[in-house]
Amino acid sequence: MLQVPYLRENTEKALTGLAKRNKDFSATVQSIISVDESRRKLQNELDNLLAESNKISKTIGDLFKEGKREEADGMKVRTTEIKEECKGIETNLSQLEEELKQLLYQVPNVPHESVVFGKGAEENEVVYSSGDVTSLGESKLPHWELCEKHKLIDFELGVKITGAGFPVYIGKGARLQRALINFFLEEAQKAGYTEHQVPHMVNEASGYGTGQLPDKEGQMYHVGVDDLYLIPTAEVPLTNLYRDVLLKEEQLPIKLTGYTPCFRREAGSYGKDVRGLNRLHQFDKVEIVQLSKQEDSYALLEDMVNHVKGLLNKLELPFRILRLCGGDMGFTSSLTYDFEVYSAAQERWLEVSSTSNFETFQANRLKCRYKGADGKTQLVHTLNGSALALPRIVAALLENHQDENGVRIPHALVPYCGFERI
RNA sequence: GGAAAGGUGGGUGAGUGGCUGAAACCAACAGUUUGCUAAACUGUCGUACGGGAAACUGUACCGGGGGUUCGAAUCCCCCCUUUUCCGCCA
Repeated sequence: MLQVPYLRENTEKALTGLAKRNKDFSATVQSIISVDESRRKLQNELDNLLAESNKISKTIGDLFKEGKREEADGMKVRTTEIKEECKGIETNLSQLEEELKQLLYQVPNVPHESVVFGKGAEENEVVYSSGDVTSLGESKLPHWELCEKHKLIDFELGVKITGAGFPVYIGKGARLQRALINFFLEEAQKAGYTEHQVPHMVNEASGYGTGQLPDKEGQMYHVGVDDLYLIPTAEVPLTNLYRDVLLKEEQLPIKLTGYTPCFRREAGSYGKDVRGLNRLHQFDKVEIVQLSKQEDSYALLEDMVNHVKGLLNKLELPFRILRLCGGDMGFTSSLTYDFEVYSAAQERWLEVSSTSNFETFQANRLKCRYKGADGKTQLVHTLNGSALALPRIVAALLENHQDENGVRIPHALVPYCGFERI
């Protein structure tokens, strides 16, 4: 969430930025500022009362030691009074704090200055594109037909044992998954990211730490008996590794990577968006995460973008990069680049990576800070990106590299697969 | 799942109701001394929120949350967690 002092001191700037999201936040921001002001006033009152009470208590202690019992008892009257007063103030104060928190949860991150105003996905800017998107011949098949033809993925078996959106990968289909995961992890490691194997379930505090809660409550699978959430992305456990941590400047940037399955309820999805591998409840992804000094984060975002570009080039896939407009950006993000690969048989673009800088928005909730050379403590910037999500990569790989004889595996992937063709 | 013992600052660890935001030691940082290194000595050395131009100052925090008390790291209750023992088990 945003920091109140920032909103107080840069109100205009924040509102101008937020307006790019095609929604008016001025009323909420104004409430935040005024609630916070009341909060501070009340806090001050409380502090003064407690200070008085502390002083009296000390005196009472001294009097007891000197044996002046009656005098001490006399002073208890005032502390009792103060206690009553404090109780009232504390109640009001916690109400205000709760109110403030709820208001802050409603305000998304302020978009970066390079982000344009926009109502939705159609206004995203294409900032880069690569590869040949000329369509294939008439015999081209969509990936769900290729999967069936070559017995790579059985969607119906998944329905039987679990439900829609939980495919079963078989034979070369399963090996291709494993190959891609290993390929992505190896590439990440070469780029300086430290591999982590993290839990696939997280507690509530972690959900709040990265902002999935309370914003996307309904999108996560929740295990009621133990009050745990299945992770929707490795971003959650990886970033929360550094919750409540005070770092030294020289530790930054911290570069993490990890493979995990991702679980998403995807409530409200429908139609051709969910066909085949396009949208699943469980899918595999390798994620990259960075924690950085504030002044370095945008350069590091570029590094991450270049890393993902490299992966797609090695997989020989046509792709483009979009800079998301205000209206299409995620709640917690300040700048997001989406990567889309071209699906030759479906003749549409499929999102395979989303790479973002969250600036201090997550770090504020996470309480992840570092001590600079000047001794000042400040929040880190957090960044993350998919590198990469598997299902649509598999879809694009199958569709784009199909020919009369089957499907060709890109050279970079062959050592990981152990086969050249499907 | 049952039982017992723990959880204190970057680390080790003292502290059973007021003199404790917390001893001591280690680490770290700054300085003095010194051919260099080392050693010795001196000083600094938690976080958050608030007030103040600043020096400085108020409050809160000893796993988390409640409670008792004029006053809680210290007493009571609940929860989390660690270790050990038992049970179960890949």
